[in-house]
Amino acid sequence: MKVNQDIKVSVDAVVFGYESKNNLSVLLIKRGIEPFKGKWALPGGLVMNDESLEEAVERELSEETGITIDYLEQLYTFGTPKRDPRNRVLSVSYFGLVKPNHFNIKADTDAADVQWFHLNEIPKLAFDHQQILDMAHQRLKAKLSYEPIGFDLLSDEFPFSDLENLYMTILEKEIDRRNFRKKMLSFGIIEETNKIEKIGSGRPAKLFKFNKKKFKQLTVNDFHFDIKFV
Amino acid sequence: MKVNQDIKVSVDAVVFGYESKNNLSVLLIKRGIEPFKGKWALPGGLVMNDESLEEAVERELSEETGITIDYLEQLYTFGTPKRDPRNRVLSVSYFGLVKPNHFNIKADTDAADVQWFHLNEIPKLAFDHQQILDMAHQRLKAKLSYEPIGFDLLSDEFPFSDLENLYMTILEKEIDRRNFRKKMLSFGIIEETNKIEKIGSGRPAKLFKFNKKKFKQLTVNDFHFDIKFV
DNA sequence: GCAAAAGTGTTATGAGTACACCCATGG
DNA sequence: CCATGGGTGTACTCATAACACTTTTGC
Repeated sequence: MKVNQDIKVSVDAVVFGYESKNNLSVLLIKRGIEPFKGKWALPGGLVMNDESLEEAVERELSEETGITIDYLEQLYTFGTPKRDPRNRVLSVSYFGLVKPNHFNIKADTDAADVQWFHLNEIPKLAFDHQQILDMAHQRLKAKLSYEPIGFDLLSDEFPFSDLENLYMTILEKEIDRRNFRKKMLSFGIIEETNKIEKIGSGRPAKLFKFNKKKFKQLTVNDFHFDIKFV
Repeated sequence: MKVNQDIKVSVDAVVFGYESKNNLSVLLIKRGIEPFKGKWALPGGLVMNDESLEEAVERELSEETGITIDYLEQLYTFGTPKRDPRNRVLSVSYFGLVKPNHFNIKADTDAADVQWFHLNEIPKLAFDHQQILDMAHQRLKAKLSYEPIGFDLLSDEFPFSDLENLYMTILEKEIDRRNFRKKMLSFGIIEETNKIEKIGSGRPAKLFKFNKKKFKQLTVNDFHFDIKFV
């Protein structure tokens, strides 16, 4: 067995945030060193010897952006020999979501170096990061329909219209409000709070809450979250 | 940036084969070296400097087992610092399927060192390989319902009953033959050949063929393979 | 003619879909 | 009283689910 292997291991994160209708964004950093110095890239970096991959992602996110992540899962591992022009670096990529209240980039960061980019205004990215981003975007679209991850892009309490708009934005489809609400509520994993939000014009909206505990219970008895639309 | 990173990169493959009803098996090798010498493990090994991850998997499978793989996709990357008791070794795991006609282990392999194991007779495995296997098994179950991967576990031409039994075996469920056949045929991705198989007792069966080309065409026009049962 | 597996059609039920009007608030 | 967004019910359509008898072959 050969042991003269020379491959470094890094982690990269595609972190999505949702601000409002048609406003889905991704967190990017501007690279301060070569290669691709000055180019935008996904937050990430080399894994340290004694930390797990998840710890590495969280550390890098915290160091580079100060963001607190609400949902994190492994996405894919990119390992083509030439993906880094200098040394061989393997990237274990992660897929993350943040709620609006965790949207803020840490204060001591140079604002010019960390930014949220609207998903259809992504600059040319370093390495194969565009490919990673594309895969994450696909995953987000696919997963929204069969796992309740949308709630990790909304505040803990939200009006139903936010949820509708989130689905329409990510799936890039019009969805019938009445059917959406009926089906979503039929799962029994969303609770009505007794709060009411009155912002802007129009009738104030009741606030709802995702009941994660209830969802986990149901999952045990082979319940499957599944919300698809034509 | 730290560059004194000391992590090796390996690939491991969970390869499934289907022989007959209730007979789903996994390919394992007996380790010839420490750690875990003499224990059964997933085929795999260190990635070489100039090969891609997929190339590494195929090379290892070919070297260790001589098997030709019919379907291969990345599964998950396991990177806990202590998963290898000696050095830190990251494992990019793959999920593979082989058709019955590619089932044979190569001749010059010591038969005692490479074996197909029935899925519920798996011995205690080296490293965290049981965990990897469990994840692959889950993936197989899940994917069978929304992608036509079952065909990569059957011969190119097969009687419909084989397909039914494959689904029942993997999903561990009884399925109504009439409804299954109706739905499966309704996709229009399975062709009738004019061959007939007459083995064993009972009425001989028509042989069918998966039309991959047709499937790929349909996929473009947002067709989704989806076959679920209660 | 009997055993074994293949082949096939109909009905009932429930989920998905399409669709439009009233309500509460602020200005 | 008007503009704005929130909240709600019904009827139709189509896919799924349940269900049993006939056909072909070997022995």
